[in-house]
Amino acid sequence: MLDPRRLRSNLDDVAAALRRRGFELDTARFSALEEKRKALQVETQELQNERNTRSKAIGQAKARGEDIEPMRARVAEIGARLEQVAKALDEVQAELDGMLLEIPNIPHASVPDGEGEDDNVEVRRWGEPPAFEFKPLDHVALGELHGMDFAAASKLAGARFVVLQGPLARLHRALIQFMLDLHTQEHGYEEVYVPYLVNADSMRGTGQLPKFEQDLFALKGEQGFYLIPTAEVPVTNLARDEIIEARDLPRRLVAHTPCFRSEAGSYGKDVRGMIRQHQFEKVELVQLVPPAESYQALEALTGHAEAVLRRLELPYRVVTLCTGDMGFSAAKTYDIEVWLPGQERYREISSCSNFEDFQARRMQARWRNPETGKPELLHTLNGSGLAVGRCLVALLENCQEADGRIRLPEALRPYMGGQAYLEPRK
RNA sequence: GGAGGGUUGGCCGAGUGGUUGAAGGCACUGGUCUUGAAAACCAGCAGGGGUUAGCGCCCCUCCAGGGUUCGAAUCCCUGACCCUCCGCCA
Repeated sequence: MLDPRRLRSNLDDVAAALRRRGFELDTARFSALEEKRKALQVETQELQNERNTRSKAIGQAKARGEDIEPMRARVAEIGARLEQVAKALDEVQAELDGMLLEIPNIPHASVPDGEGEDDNVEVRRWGEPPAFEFKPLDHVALGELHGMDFAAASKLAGARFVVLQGPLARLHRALIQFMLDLHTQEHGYEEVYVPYLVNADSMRGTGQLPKFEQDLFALKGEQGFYLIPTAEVPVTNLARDEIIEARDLPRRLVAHTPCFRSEAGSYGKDVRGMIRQHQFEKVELVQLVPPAESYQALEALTGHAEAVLRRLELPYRVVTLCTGDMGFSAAKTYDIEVWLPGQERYREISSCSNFEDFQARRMQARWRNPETGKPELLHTLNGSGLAVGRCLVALLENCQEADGRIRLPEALRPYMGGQAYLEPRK
């Protein structure tokens, strides 16, 4: 959520900034609502003031043993009027809040203008796409050799699921352990275990609700649970309604969770293989930092995600998302894209974003600024470190040998019982 | 699933209808004292919002939402969450 005060005082500037990312702010509607709100709020507060003052006087009169009946009648009148005005104010405020919740974040000045994926700007590359002396297979064909079973998954659940068998399932698990160990032991993150079902408040806090409900899986029943689409939701919401002391910052948290996404609106995209699933595993990095440090933290966090690919010896590039391709809540995002020989292109494997105070304002996540002594909004960041399924895909495709074996990078071998290769099952 | 207890400021904790936005303690900040630190003492210290050039003034908030009342942290109803005991259970 953007700062309502900023909207009030700089409406045109905000509208111009939002236009960069293709969002047209209805300034006329906002101004009209805001004007109504102001008038109603002032009137409400004046009436409340009068009621309070007179009620106090009644208390004092009563203590002196005076007759209070006439005074009571006057205050009752005020109360009746107050009720009407307050109701009108509530309605306007609700409409205004609804509008604010659907306005996306303002892109940082360093974010390039653009309309979509094609306008993203490459920042750097690492590693060389492997040169094969044979025709490399894609992960679906390789998966067939190693125990990746889409038919079984479709029987159990449907499309966009996978079953992994034997050593491949172990490799999948090994990747998770490796990533968690790297981030906790070398990058200073604290590992957390969190619920995979969350309430609507949490979804609102990070920005999935109210606008993107169709992307989520919601559970039947009265509890109002949603399946998390990413660990970002439970982990970032740890800070919701909290005031964190400056000495406890920055907070660096890492969690491994399954992620559940309905993928509504992506019909026909990536239907083959395990690139786009309803259920996948992810290791997520989250940082809570003082505002002055957030862009520095974004660079560091992106580096932590990159480190995973370097250790796994997988070639990748980093791109800055353009204004038109960024997510709703982000002020700036780097995508890390890994090379996939099966597709002969780089594909997203991590998305690292600084949300500035956009999420923090929604969830009232604050810190105590020692310079002012006051609670102020934090900046929140997160990034995949990494998406496990896609990492498995990249590993299969990049590390394949002519005979269908998969050469395991050194970093993973301790997690695979010392094996250097994954042998085909058939 | 059954029965009971609870939810107050950053934390702990008093407070059952009227200057209580809330005693006291801890933590924190500033000061006195000290070579320095600690201790002791003094002072300050909730959050959100409106309005104002500013000083300030005002409003809201004691889990949430309703209700009673001139007036609610305090009374009533509903809900959420936490705790204890019983049952069940990985």
